[in-house]
Amino acid sequence: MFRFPVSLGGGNQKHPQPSDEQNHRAVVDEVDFFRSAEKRDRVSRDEQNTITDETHRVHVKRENSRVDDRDDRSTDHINIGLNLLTANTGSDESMVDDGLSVDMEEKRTNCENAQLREELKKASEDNQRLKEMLSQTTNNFNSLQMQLVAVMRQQEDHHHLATTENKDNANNRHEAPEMVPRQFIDLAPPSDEASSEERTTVRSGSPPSLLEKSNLRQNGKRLLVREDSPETESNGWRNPNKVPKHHGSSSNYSSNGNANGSGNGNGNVIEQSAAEATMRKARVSVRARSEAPMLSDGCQWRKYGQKMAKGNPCPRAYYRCTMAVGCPVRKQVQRCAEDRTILITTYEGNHNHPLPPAAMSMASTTTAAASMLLSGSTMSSQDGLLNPTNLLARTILPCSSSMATISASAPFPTITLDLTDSSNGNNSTNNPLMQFSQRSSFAELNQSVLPQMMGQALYYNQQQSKFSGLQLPSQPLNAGESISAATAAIASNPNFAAALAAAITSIINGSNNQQNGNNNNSNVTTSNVDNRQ
DNA sequence: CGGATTTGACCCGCGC
DNA sequence: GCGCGGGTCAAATCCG
Repeated sequence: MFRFPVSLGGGNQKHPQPSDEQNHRAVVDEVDFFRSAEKRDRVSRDEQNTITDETHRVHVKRENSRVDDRDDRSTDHINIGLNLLTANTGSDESMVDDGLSVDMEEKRTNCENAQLREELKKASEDNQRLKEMLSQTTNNFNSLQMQLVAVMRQQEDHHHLATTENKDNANNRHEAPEMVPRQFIDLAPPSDEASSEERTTVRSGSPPSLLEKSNLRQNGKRLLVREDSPETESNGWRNPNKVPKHHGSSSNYSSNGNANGSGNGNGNVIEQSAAEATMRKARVSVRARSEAPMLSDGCQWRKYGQKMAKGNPCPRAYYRCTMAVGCPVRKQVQRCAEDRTILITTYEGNHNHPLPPAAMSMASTTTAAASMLLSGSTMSSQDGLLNPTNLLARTILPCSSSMATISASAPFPTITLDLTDSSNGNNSTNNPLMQFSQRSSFAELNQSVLPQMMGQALYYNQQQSKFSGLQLPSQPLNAGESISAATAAIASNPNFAAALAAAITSIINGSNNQQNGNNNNSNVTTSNVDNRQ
């Protein structure tokens, strides 16, 4: 089904598939073929050894005669023929031959060829299977990683909540505003229902998408509606059909709960809305300066709509991931109303298929960010408040105040990565990002690597926020954790974060014909406010 | 000719 | 209930 070249190697992401894939395949085939050919030769030789000299004679004769009279099959037998000839060069008895022998030989050869083809075919299939397994495994690993973090965070939150409540027991903390944010975050908390997509993903080893689906169903309608359509279908692997998303899903779920506004009991209106908000799909928005119409993130996108958004003269374009048939990932691209050089790309959903290296970055980034967002890293933030406690933000933007804005009214929880040079500065020397990139040539890192790093950075920020105070490097960790710890340590380094942001920006600029690549400040803003401009 | 894009219509949620 | 806005669909169109 899904075929990704093993190595897209950083090639330009634009349209990696076709050519790369073909190339890749071609290579594989060739390799296999020759191996098979060798093998075939060996087999032939072995067989020949076990065969009587007569047979050899026949072979020789056959080849000779073929050389003289026939050439139509020569290509098929060229290797074998050579070997045989070589083997039989010493023989001078081949002169005697009859048509019968020739026929037999021909049959035998055909038989061999058939067998070899069979083997080749099998080998190819095995290769393909292994490749798929590998990609699948990698994918699962990544998603599981995310899930683990989400779950741990969730547990942590619960624990923290419990302790907090104990402390504040006397206090009527229930009314505290914090509750809203927390609810918003944990929301689905009834932990079992994994409010966030990520959690869903965790549940089953199955691909994220599938997981998400289940999630969606359990969750509220709206998610259901949007997510559902894609994912549910995908589950069945969505026939490209257009299952009337709105209709179908809405009908299915609307009944359940019409949730939103209308119906839920009065008492829990706030909780309900918070839950719903959480349930809605998290979005990751990336703001970057780019003249290009779209950031090249390594994925293949198909535009399925365009709309004029209110308050913004620039149209908003809607894209859908086309790397796999049922991939639920979508993105919106729009230019900032205030500054049209800023391109705002909003990602939604998780890929349900293997990704080429170039695409892994953004995918992991968005996944991690979304995970963080949904799992509550933003919990401390309150509506409309700036939240410097957001580790992600701090990591990405060590030198500037990070802003975390949450609005319960927003339809989707959104985390925004601001890679624009919003503030001070053309003075690159004063800009840590530039300093670092200049010193370490970090910006030269492969484009496919940067995104991954970014994803890692986000991921570990998440982890750190979860385990604040944890001295990762010193903790006894298992192999996987060690890596994580190391990564976390790196990610927590301001220079790393700066370099990361610079690298990302450089990528963006790269796709943008290297437009102004100067000073860039990255901001991370979390909000559930749709980034409508 | 097939795939991608465009674009008007439609659906849905939400606020009034 | 109505209108608005966001998001998606799908026929028409474009493009390689």
